[in-house]
Amino acid sequence: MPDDRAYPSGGVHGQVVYQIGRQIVSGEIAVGSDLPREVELCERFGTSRQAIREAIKVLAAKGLIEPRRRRGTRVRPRAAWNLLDPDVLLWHAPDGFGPDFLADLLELRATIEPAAAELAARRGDPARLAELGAAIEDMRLAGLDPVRFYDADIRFHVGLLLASGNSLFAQLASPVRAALTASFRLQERIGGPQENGYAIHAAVYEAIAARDTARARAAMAFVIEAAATELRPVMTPAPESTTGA
Amino acid sequence: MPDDRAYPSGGVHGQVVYQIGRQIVSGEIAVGSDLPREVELCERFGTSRQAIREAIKVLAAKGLIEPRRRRGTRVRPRAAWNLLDPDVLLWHAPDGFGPDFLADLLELRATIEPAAAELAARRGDPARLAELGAAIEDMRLAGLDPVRFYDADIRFHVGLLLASGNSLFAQLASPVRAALTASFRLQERIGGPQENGYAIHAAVYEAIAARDTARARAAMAFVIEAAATELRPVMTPAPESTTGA
DNA sequence: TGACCCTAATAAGTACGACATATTGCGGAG
DNA sequence: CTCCGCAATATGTCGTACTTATTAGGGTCA
Repeated sequence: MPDDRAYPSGGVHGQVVYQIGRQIVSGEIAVGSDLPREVELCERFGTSRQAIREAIKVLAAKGLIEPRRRRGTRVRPRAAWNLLDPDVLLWHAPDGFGPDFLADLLELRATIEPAAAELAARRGDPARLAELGAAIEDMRLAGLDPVRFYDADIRFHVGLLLASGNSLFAQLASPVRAALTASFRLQERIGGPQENGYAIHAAVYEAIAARDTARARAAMAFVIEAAATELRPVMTPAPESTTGA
Repeated sequence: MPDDRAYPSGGVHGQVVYQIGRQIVSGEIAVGSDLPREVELCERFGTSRQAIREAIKVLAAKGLIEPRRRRGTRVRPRAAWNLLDPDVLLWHAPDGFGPDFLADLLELRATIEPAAAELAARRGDPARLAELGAAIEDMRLAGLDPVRFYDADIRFHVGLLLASGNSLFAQLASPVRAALTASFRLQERIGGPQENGYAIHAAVYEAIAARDTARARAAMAFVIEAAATELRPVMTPAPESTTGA
C-alpha cells in the first residue's frame, strides 16, 4: 500500500496532529468553534507546548485551523480545508466520507480519469504503461479474491494518473485512492467485486496500449459509470456512527 | 483579490516558511539536497530554533521536505510536493511556472472547467449563478482595460468552480487562479486581453443560465482552447530568470 | 445617559537552554 | 575481511520565561 500521507507518524507532535486532525474532520470539534488553549492541550496530551504548537502549525498549513492572538485557535469552515491533501483525506476515511463527499469524489473521478486515460493513450511513457498492464494482469489473476482485486484496482487507477504525464493529475492520486478504498468498503456489503470488473478495466488498458485516445477515454468513462451505478443504492443511507473503529 | 494562501504571513516563523519555501520551489535549494542544520538556520535568519522548527513542520506538511534524525532535513522529489496547495502554487508564481508546469495547468483546466460548467448548468445555486452573471457584466464593462478584465475573468472562472456544487472542484480554484494569473502575465507581452474574450465567456454564462448542460460544457471547452491557442506561441521559450522580483 | 479612551487580562508568538533519542559512520576486535 | 559496539550528529522533546497583539471592561468626561 504505497501511501503518501505523513500523519499519523511516529513522534509526539505527529500523534497530536493526527488526534486533533481526526477530531476536526469527524466533527467532534465543530467548525467555527475554538480549540482548547495551548496550555490546556499540553495537559490533555501530556506533552510540552512545543509539540502542541508544531501540531497546530501543521494543521493550520492544511487549512483546518487558524490561530490568532488573544482570540485562540479556531476551526475554519470546511471550504477552507485542503480537502485534496493526502492527510486530510486519510482522516476522513474512518468515518466513511459520507454520501455527499463520496458523490463529490465520484464526480471528480468521472472528470479526471477519462481525461487521464486519453492523455496516457496519447503520450504515456511505455514503462508506465507496462505497470498498467501488470496491474491488469493481477486483476485477472485475482479472480474474485477481494483483497488482491482491490490492490490491483488501486494500482491501475493510480498508475493511470501517473501515466498521464501530467504532474497535477498525479496529485489527484490521493483522492482517487481514497474514493476507491471507500467504495471497496461499501461494495463488500453487497458481496465482493463486480464480476465484469476485470473485463471493463482491461478494455481501458487495451485502448491505451493501442494508443487509441477516444476509445481509452470512453472505456474509462464506462468504468467510472459502472462504479457509480453500483454504489448508488449503497451510499444513499447516510451512516450515523461516529464511533466506528 | 480574495486569496486563500496563508504564507507569506506576519510573524517570524511565517517569514521563514515563505523564504525557505520559495528557495525550494525556485530550485535554489535543489531537490534531494539537505537543508542547513536547524541551528545554522537560526543564525542565518536570526531567529530562535522554535520558529525554525515550526517553519520546517509547515513545509513538511506541504510535502516539500522530510526531516529525519541524524540525517538532517532533505528536500523531497517534486512529485511528493502538494502542488495543489495554495501556498505551494503561490511560491511558484514569481518564476512564472515554466512552460511544462503551465501546460499541465492548462490541461487540468481543460479537464475540470468544462465539467464544472456542465454541473453548474445542471444544479448551480441561483445565488452563485448571479455572481457569475455579475462577473460577466464586469467583463463587458471592462472593455480593453486589462486590470478590470482580468479581475472579472478570475471571478468568473473561480465562481464557476464554486457554482459546480462540488467541494473538490472548489478546491481547484487555487490552481485555476494561478494558471490565469500566469496567463495574464504572458498575454501582456503580446498586447492585452483578447478582443473576443467577453463574447466567448458570455456564451458560457448564457448556456448555464439556460440550464443547457451540453452547450455549457462545449462553450467552456472553447474558452480554454482559445486561451491555450493564444498562449502556445508565448510559452514555448523557457524563461531563464530566477532573479525575478 | 451615552460615547469614548485607557487599562488590564488573555492567549498566542518568540526566545533560550538543556536533555533525549534515533541513526549513521568509524574503528577495533575477532 | 567481517562484524560488533561505541561515539558523534542532528532532529525530537521538554521547561520556563518573556513579548506582543487583541479584546473586554471599567472609568471618565461631555
